[in-house]
This record gives sequence, C-alpha cells and structure tokens, in this order.
Amino acid sequence: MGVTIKDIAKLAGVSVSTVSRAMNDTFDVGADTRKRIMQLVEEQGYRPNNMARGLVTQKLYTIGLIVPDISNPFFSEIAVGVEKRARALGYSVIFCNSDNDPEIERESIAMLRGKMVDGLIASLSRESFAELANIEAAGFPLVQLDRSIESTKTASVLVDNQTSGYIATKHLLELGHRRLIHFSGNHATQSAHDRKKGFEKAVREYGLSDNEFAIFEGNFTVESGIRLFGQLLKIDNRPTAIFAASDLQAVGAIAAAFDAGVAIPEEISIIGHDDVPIASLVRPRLTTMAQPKYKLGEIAVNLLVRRLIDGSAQPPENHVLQTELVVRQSTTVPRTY
Amino acid sequence: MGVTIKDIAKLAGVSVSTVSRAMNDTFDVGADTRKRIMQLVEEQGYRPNNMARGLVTQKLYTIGLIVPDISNPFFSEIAVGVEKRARALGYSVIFCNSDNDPEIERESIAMLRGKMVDGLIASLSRESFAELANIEAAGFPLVQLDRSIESTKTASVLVDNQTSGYIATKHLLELGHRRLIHFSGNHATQSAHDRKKGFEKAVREYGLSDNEFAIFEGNFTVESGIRLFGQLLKIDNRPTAIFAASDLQAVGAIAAAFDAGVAIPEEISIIGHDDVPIASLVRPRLTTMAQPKYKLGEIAVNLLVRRLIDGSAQPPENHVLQTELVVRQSTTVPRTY
DNA sequence: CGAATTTTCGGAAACGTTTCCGAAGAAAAC
DNA sequence: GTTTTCTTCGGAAACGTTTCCGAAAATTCG
Repeated sequence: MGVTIKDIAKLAGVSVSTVSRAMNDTFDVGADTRKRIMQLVEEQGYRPNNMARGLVTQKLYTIGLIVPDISNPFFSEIAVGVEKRARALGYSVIFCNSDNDPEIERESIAMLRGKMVDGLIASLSRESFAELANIEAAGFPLVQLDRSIESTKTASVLVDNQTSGYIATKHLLELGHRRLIHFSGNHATQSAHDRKKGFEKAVREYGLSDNEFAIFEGNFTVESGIRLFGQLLKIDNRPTAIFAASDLQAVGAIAAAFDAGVAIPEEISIIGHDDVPIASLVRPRLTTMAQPKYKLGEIAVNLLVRRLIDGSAQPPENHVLQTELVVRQSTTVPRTY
Repeated sequence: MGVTIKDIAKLAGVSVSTVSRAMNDTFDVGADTRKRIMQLVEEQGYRPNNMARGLVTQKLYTIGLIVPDISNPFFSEIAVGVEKRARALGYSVIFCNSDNDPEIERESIAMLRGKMVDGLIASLSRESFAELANIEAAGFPLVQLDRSIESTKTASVLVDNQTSGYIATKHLLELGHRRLIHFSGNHATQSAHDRKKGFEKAVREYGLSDNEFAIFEGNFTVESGIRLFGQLLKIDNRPTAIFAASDLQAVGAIAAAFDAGVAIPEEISIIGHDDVPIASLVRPRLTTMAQPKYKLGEIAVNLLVRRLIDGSAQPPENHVLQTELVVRQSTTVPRTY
C-alpha cells in the first residue's frame, strides 16, 4: 500500500540494500548518499514494514501481556507501567484478558506466539503450569508477573505476599484486636494463597485460638466483599477486625457496613490490600498494604528486554518487592465494652 | 525457530502449497492428504507464522487501540469491550496510552501503522485532526472512539454528550435547584465540550440568569473534583447542585465535601457522568449518567472489522449512543431555608 | 474407448525487509 | 607505478507464508 523501500531506492538511484543500510547501520554507506536517502525517506514518509523486517530479524519489538482483567484497577495500573516502560524501550504491547480462565490463557499464549511477539509478561492462574513448562522448554522469553510459580527457570517479579499478609494482620493484632477474620482472594491464584498464609502465621504467633480467627473464602472482587461481610453479620461473636485480600473486597465490605449501619472503624476495623486509587477516596479512608504496581510493570519489562538482548546468557532474575503498610482511617483500636 | 510449513511438507511428502491449502481452503485438496497433513500439524504443533502470512495477505488480524489512559476506569472498561469482541472475531489488540498528548498520539499511530495493524480504534485529542486527515487520505481503516471529529469520512462510535449533559442538568433543575455549577472536563476533548454545551442549553432553557450558574474549568480526574470543590466553598452564594463532567471528578468532590463537613446531598446535590464502578460504591451512592462503555468498545470493533472486510464499499457509519440517567443518592431536592 | 471435464497437486512468484558476499573504485602504502 | 587496503555499493539469498497458473491424474460423458 504505502511507500516501500524499493520506491526509495528507485528514487535515490541506489540499490535496495543501500537504503536498508542507510537506515540501520551507521557505517558502510557514503555520507552524501545517506543524506540523499534520508531526505527521500522524510519526503515520502517512508516507514519500514516491521512485519517484513521481523520476518528476517526474528524481532518484532512487541511483547505480549496477559492479565486476568484489565478493568481491575490493580492490573490496569500495572498495565500502564508495562506500556510506558515498553514504549520507552521501543516496544509495543499486545494485551489479553484471561478472566483467570486457563483455557483462555492457553489460547492467548498460542495466539501471541503465532504472532511472533518477542516475549511474554503474564499473570497466570496456577492451572497453567503445564503450559508454562512448554514455554520454558521452547526457550520462549517469559516473565511471570505478580504470581510466582515454583520453577526457578523463569524470571519473575512479584511481591512478597506472605509477609504482606503477615504485616497487615500484625497491624490489627498490635492495635489490640483478638477476634480476626480474613476475607481470602481467588484461590486459583498464588497471591491469595500467600496472603492467607501470612494471616495464619501472624495469628498463630500471637497465640490466637481457633475460635478467635476465621477465614472466609472469596475472591478479589467488590461483590465478594459485600457478600462476605453479609455472612459475617450473621455469626455470633462478631470479629472486631477484618483483613481483606484486596482493596476492592475491603471497599465492598465498607459499603456493606455502611448500609448495615455498622460503624467503621469503631465497631470493626478493616485493612485492605493493594492501595488502588479508590482506597483513599472511600470514607473512611482505607488502611491498606500498598503494592508498587507501576513499578511491578516497569521491572517486568526491564527483565524481559534484558533477556531479549542477552539471550539466556544470564540466569533468570526473580525480583520480589515488598509492600508498604499505609495506615489511614479504617483501622483503630478495638472498642472496649 | 519453531516448526515451519516446509517441515510439515517434507514430512507429509507433499509440496508447501498443498499444506497451505490444506490449512486454509476447504477444497482443492484430497481428503486423505488433508487428513495426513492435519495429523502432522497436530503432532508437530505447527502454527503458521502470522507475520509471514501477514506479509502476503496484508492482514495481521491485529488492531490498534489508542486511549488517553487505560488506568482510567472509563477507558479500561472500554478496553475490555474491545479486547473481548476482538478476540471473538479472531483479532488481537495492541494498546497505547496517549496521556492526551498529541505528540504521543502521533508517535503511536506511526508505530502502529509500521507494525501493520489492520486498523485503528482511537480516542484522540482535538489537536490530532491533522493526523487524522493523513490517516483518512491513506485509506487506513479507523474508527473514532468516544470523541467525535467533524469529518464524516471516518466511522465513529460515541455517545451523545450534549443531550447527556442536558439531561443531567435538567434532572437537577427539575428537582428544583436554581443555583448550579458545572465542573468541566478536559477542554482538549470533544466530550467535555459537548457536556458543557448541554449544561448551558438546559440552564438557558430554564431561564437561569448569569449569576445563577457558573462553570468551573477542570479535567476528568479525582484531583480536579477535589480542587474545584474547594474553590466552590470559597464563593458566596454557594450553589445547591453540581454537575460534574466525570464520576471521578464527582467522587473527588464528594470526598472533599465529606472532609469539609458539607452534607451530600442535603446541602449540595451532585450528579456525575459515566457510571464507573466506584459510583455505586461511594456513599452516598452517586447519581450519574451511565455510559454504555462495554458496548462502545464492542461496537467500535464491529464497525472496524466490517470496514476491514467490506473495504470502503459502504459509507462509514457513525453510531451515537445515548446515556442513561441513573438516580441514586447524591441528588435530592434543594433544602428550603 | 477416446475426449472432455474435473479434481488434486506442484512450481514459482510475490510480500518487504535484512544481510552476506563480492566487486568496483578510491585511497594508501611501498 | 604497482600492489594492497579501505570504502562504498549492488546482487542475491533468505525469512515463512499465500496464491496464481498450469500440469498430471482421475473422473465423467458421449
């Protein structure tokens, strides 16, 4: 359709290869011819066809990004981190929503590979381990995002969810709470699993007995928070504090509390996880564990392009970032009766 | 790297073209040879290289998506709409954040075209009209998203922002409010412009005098809502109702109101725009104009692939969707003193 | 059974690049 | 002035497909 390298070559009266070299190499072409060529390029608005180029160089300067749901504020912030950093390095990104569905994940991976993306950044469900083994075996560059897998063969960037859960819970315990509940996240994810582990560890460490804490299984959504809070209202010996696996969940719980007329944090303290934008908007402002979301995305692409450039010379790095407790208004000391 | 069509051809003892036909056409190849080939394909895990294919067919089955900020819940919902619909139709999508920066927009468009995406869905700033003319002239398939441009040569899907602003304002007026303020959106966007128009129209229609309404210029962010509300507190003859150009802005205003101790909606009614998820989470629940976000994305890709298939046989369609007033808790009748 | 038609397939060009190799000419060395 | 070395360039192969064209084989028809 557009203007091609042949057109430029013809116009400049040189061969195709000379034009190519003029555009890529810095040597091996005369100064005046280069100038002439570049001028033509400018005039004609020539842009090399990356597909043709990719065919021979095996590099498309495109990376794939697979996340469960890009409308989830947690992932959308990661996505902008990925996109911005990628663009700065000359890459562009194809994204796919997986809905945490292993079937869609598999499909997306296959599609992306067929499209010859240079590498993949993915936040996969635990069911997709087999698929990951394939990717590894084929030597396809991959960095795991947010969700760790056991294999040490693949690069990853993730947060230390276990100590994050531990610190969140400890915050509650140190305030004096002794009846705790954890709203868990999607059990298919490693991070939900780890946060729960952290909760349990803290609770054990403080010597709480089995009837002093409980775990409500849920997922990361607002609806889950609403539902779980409703459930909580029905039990006797109501807890004085909640550790929600996500801010969305926590915000849902706060809304439900408001509607049920239970005062936050006076009657029940709530701590969330992630520090998404809503967290500081909701009243009371949500105490939460802040994830370095933007940074997660950034580091992921750093790791990936390093791998793309070095090949597999270096062993894969596994970055684990720490979260940060940000205390706002939704947690306080328990009421003394 | 992987297994190529030649390998399959060799294994099957047929020519390359036969393998190609076996995979694409439904005729022109014997039933038994086809079966043999397909079996090999399965065994060897062969997937055609889309880049090579795209080179000859000029179709990559990839579309570009340019939005100002994918972490904005409005756009992220649109994004899942386009991604899901695109995937259903066999396309994948490359996305770019433009930050409403014409420079980045230009860059992204050039990059996307070099990558030979089949078409483009974009939500561009008004400054990029010149660029659009180029795209049109080059016959590059484009559908304008959410933001209209004057040209009728390009397909578009957008909401009727003017009547949306009109209806929102009318809602306030019908409740009895007579001192109104509009928090405007990013002036670089057409939609902000149109909503403001709608506000003005309604306000004139109800015969408000110049000192009974005002417009505070801002943008679509939470911070803008907070800042503008602070500004509002300083004026005498405080308005009794606000029409905010976006929910984010409205939510910011509600938070600021909460902090300043002004009761919503008793002292000031607020209506937002978009109906993003936060709107129903915040207390009081936000009255707002619901945009069919997911649908916007869906229709955009429908329009685009229709164009991709038909070529420019059909004239470009311009879909304009209507918003819907959803009344929640943040608006009520004005207090009578 | 021969001719006409249909089915099934292979060869080759093409898509737009990059890159290897070698050649021609200019500059440097002797 | 001849040989050697650089510099600058062109030719051609290659990347992995699709698709056009034509040929061989198989089928149908009279």
